[in-house]
Amino acid sequence: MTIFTTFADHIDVALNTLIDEGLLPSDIDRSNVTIEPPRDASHGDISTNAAMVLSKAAKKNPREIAQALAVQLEQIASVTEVEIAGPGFINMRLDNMVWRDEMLEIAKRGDDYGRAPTKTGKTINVEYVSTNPTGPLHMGHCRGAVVGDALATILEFAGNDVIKEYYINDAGGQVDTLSRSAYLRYLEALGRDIGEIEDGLYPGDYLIPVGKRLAEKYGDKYADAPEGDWLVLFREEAVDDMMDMIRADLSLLGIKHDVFASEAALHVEGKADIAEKWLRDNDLVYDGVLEKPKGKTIDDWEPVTLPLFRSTQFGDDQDRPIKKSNGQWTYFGADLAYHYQKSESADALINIWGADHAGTVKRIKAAVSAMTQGKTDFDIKLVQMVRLLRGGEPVKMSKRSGSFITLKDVIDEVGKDVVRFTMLTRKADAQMDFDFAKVVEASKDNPVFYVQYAHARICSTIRKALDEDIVPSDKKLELLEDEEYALVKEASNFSRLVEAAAKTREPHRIAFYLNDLASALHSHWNLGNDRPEKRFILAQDKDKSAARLFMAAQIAQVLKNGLKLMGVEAAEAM
RNA sequence: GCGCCCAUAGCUCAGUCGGAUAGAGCAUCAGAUUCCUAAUCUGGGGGCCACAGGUUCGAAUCCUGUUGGGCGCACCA
Repeated sequence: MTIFTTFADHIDVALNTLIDEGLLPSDIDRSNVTIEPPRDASHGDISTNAAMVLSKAAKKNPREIAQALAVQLEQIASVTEVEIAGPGFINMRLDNMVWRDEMLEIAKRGDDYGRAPTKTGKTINVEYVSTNPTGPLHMGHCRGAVVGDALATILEFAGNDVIKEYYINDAGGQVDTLSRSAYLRYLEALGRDIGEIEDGLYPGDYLIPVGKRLAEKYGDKYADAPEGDWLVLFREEAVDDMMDMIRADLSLLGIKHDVFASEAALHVEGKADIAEKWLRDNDLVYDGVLEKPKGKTIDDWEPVTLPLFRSTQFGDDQDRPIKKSNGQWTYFGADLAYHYQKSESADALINIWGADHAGTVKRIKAAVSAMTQGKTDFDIKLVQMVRLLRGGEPVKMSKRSGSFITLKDVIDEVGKDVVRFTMLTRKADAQMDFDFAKVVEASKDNPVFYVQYAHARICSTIRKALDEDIVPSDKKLELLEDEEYALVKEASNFSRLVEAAAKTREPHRIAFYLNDLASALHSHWNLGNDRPEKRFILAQDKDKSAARLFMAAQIAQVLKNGLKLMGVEAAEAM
């Protein structure tokens, strides 16, 4: 129960009274009524637009409704003042008792403060990262990984059961390439001269240990064997090694998936065939000829009959093949089966995709909607590219030489917390720059340190106070003053923010909120420069000091809980 | 040519289900350290919310069109 939900109830009761009195029709739609803190704190503590939203249906002047509502709201014990403003806003000021109770609530619930009080009963599957198992994670994968992970954490905190899933594309042509690349390193480990690595194979050094391991395990058994003897075996071996490497990279970011789903396993289990049959039975797949691609000229293009999904029915610009002419499944075909599988164990699916996959969103949404008869809530969050800079200059990455910037390199250089926080300081669908030079700087340019510093500042103050025999205490909270209540009010917004971030699926909101809360703390702190009586530690008034420190401890708790949602450490000292 | 995303201060970006005088950081200018961590704070200047219509009590926010930018458009993944 947050302050805002409490007041939603109060307003419901007040509206019921107005209906009884005949001032409002009984069937009014309350869905647009909001209860929120006014943007400008001078307007009060809590505000509702009820009168304005309901005026049309009631055929009454909004101020008239506001007047009647105000009379009801004035009777609530915790409300000290009701004011009608502007076109019909109702602003209320609350007794400080409300904020003292909120502090006690924070203290009581601790790490769970802000967590939804009741479960939604929904299971949400968040699929993220899902990079091809052909090499280490590089920076291009990083943002989606962080956004997906933070989103999963937030959704869980907001009362949902969450499955964190990784889809392993271990069935397409790219893993055959991996197998051949690993084979080459295997020959190399056996002492053969492999010369230059040919174009089209993966040249990266990370396959050298894979080759060594294969050489140790199998000796020269496959050294002169035809490809058919080793391709599948080496593919499985190499994919396993790659996934171990990817899991290790992810753990550097603090990311741990619950489920690793294999595309190859889907095919073995015949899931794609089942999906195809279902789609054919429902006339969503038919045998047809692809149109010639537009906007691009392809030399060896020729018409072929393929099983096509009727994605044009759902707004796509052409029907899409689910199988290739060689009989293998296309990525899209397998994806249909995969999403159907996911929908069987979740009420909602969220995919975190790179923006370069934007073109395929429509068709997969259409397909999932058809296959689940619209019962599964399916959302795809597109994450825009990150441009790597160093001192304003783009960092060069060459795929050809295999010398891309790996995630591990970046974390080694700037640390997990900086990477995670920075990736969450922008809406996912906005492009962003990531500048090494700025991001390592422990300063105002960097919101991570700003927020962590606020937390550390409180921790160190409490440590210092304990040295002086002042112990944070809730015994005399009534000694707190306006500036301190203002901080508590800001902290009380945390649950609303969590709700909003979960609902809109926008983790960046937490980052901005924490920045605001940290700013309020720093600002309050500096009051003590000019006005020593505003400091937290007051040797001459231990009761007041104890109350202030208790308040500060609750601010720290909220900062900590917010940082945890982002996967960032709440430092106790800096 | 088509689809998706975006357009807010000099720069990078927030902006709650449509709500009150559109905010923050950087940059810039002027200040604050005998003081619980200055990794901080206070104040000033800086806006046609791309443009034009529409919806309504009210639009940066919703709808339509225009302009500008990014991404994508193979049976690849």
